[in-house]
Amino acid sequence: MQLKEDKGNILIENAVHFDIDHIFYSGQIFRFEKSTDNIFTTAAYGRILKIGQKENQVTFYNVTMQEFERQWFHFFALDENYDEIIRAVNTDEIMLRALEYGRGIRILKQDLWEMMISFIVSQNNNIPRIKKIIQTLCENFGSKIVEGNDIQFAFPTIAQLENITQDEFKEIGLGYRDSYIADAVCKVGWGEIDLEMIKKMDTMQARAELMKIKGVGGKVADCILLFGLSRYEVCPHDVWVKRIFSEKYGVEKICEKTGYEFARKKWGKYAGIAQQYLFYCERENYKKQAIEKSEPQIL
DNA sequence: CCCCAGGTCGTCA
DNA sequence: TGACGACATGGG
Repeated sequence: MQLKEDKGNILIENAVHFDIDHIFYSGQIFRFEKSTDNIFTTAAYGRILKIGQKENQVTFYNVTMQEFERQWFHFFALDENYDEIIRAVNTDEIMLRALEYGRGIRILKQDLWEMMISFIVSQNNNIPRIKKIIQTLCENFGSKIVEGNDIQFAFPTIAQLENITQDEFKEIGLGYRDSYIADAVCKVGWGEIDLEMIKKMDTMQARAELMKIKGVGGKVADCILLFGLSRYEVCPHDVWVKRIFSEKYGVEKICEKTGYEFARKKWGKYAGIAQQYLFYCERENYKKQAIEKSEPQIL
């Protein structure tokens, strides 16, 4: 990978396995905007990131090499070998199609606390509304970040959320999930659940620990493990993945147990990454079909 | 009015 | 254990 410093920006000249549209729209990150000039803006590490891509050239705007190497290199999982990963999960025709369709998806390495709250919000909810709720959560309770003409809000820290009452949570549109968020804040804030410990635990132990939080079941825990702890072997089975497994792969009696076994057998330590490509492909194509149905061709 | 959304909880057999 | 309805809210 060739990195270049240019007018205060960092360029990757020959990016492979890297597509910012597919990365951002694959349902793993809820906090970002895309401008009309195709530049994505998000905030992490207390900083605002603006990133753009033209073919194989990726630009990280207004970043020094030092910051890039310390933060964004890690955030975009550039320390992972996607050559090997993609080769390993390319097991069959269905998967091949998903890999081609979602070419360049990478699993971001996002903040554990943010993933916990975000995926509690995600349950029985749709992605546009999840994004909206999390945006409001940041604007109301997070720290303001100002860089030049850009304003963003950081995801609220544990300490910032400890001051918020359950009623205040409800007001931002969380629905019945307000008590779940309150429980997470309480357990993590009081040290009943220790995030630094969880980071060191093996995956099943960490999963059990996460599930002590009210509102965190198997699926939400799996998303936290995959997106917040880079446990690539974990394959969250939501409604879409269940559908793919049962309808396309013919897994019988699909449930948490059968889905897990199938994914582990088929993709092993990269089951979570395989899942992300399948999820994206399935959901995008479903959306397209829905549009075709609702807008019949004008003859 | 219906159904659904990156599900989980409590309850009842 | 396993099935099943309830749960807030907003979009289609």
